[in-house]
Amino acid sequence: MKPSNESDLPVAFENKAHEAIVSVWWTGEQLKKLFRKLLRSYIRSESQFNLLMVLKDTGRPMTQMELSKTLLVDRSNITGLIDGLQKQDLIRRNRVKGDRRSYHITLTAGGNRLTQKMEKIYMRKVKEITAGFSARESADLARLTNKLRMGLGT
Amino acid sequence: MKPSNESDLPVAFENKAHEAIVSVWWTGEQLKKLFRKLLRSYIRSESQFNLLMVLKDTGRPMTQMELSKTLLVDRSNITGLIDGLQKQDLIRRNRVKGDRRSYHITLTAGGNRLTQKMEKIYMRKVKEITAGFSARESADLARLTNKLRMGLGT
DNA sequence: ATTTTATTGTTGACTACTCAACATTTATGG
DNA sequence: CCATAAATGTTGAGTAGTCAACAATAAAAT
Repeated sequence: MKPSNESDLPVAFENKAHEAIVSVWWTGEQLKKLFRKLLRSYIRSESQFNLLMVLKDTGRPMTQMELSKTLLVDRSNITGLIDGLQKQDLIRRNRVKGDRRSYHITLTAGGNRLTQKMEKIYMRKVKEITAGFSARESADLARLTNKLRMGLGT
Repeated sequence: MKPSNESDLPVAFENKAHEAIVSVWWTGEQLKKLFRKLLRSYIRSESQFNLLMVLKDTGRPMTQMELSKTLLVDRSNITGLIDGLQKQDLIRRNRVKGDRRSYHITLTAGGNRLTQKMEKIYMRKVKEITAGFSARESADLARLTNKLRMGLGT
């Protein structure tokens, strides 16, 4: 009855390609957990953090539809995320000139401040967990996961 | 306003290690979506599928605590998952001789049948999406994601 | 043996996410 | 111009997941 370890995969594999798939998925889950915990005292969820980061990196107002397409989540989900962030005064909804269906979402000053603070903490952790990776390994990992993702569309 | 593509990452990167991290996380999300859709007509969620697979691969009754540790989710979550699977008659809860706190969870005959059927469909898809991967690439991807996961515990 | 601590499972309050249905508004085709 | 189609955001029901608090039970400490 060996105790499960966070690093172990939940089952054994006969096939390397299958192991790779499960390992990617599993690692993604672990990353999500790690960053949720890391930022928990600043923000309610990793998803809220992601949305703020996208808004900051994009550097211009985005509609909910754009956020939905960028983050690859259903637009109904964005509604709730935005509602929550608005209640915390981190973003603002502004009507779009010329399209009364849409809103332009922008960071508030406070939202911008918080996002920058969290980004520092986040980047520190990224450096920490990739400290053991050579440039070659990082490039390989990025390349292989990108390739895998490309093949998912079919 | 280029339309987002499922393969694109949501932001640009200055740093390969960072790109690798985001790419792993993002690919995990896409995998989850893909398999949810693939199995949707058979089962309510990828999580229910995972639980059934773990039960099948383990090949003996497991307590909810064991499932929680194997799947790395909170035990409170297992309660709900098991409740749902039980309502569908896919698993059974049996009291454990000698420990009145626990249940032994086992697949029903129907649960076993369904799991095997889903596994076939799942494995076909795994083969399909890794068709473009050489043995070397699969091994590298498995190795690098395993390595990344190892470094997450700190 | 009794007290204290740990384990197991459950519940309730939050959060994310999907999907289908809907209203409003904009774009398109006759 | 008008009728139909598409786009945008919202709502409600269903799913997963976390966390904290709780009850029951088992294990450990004294």
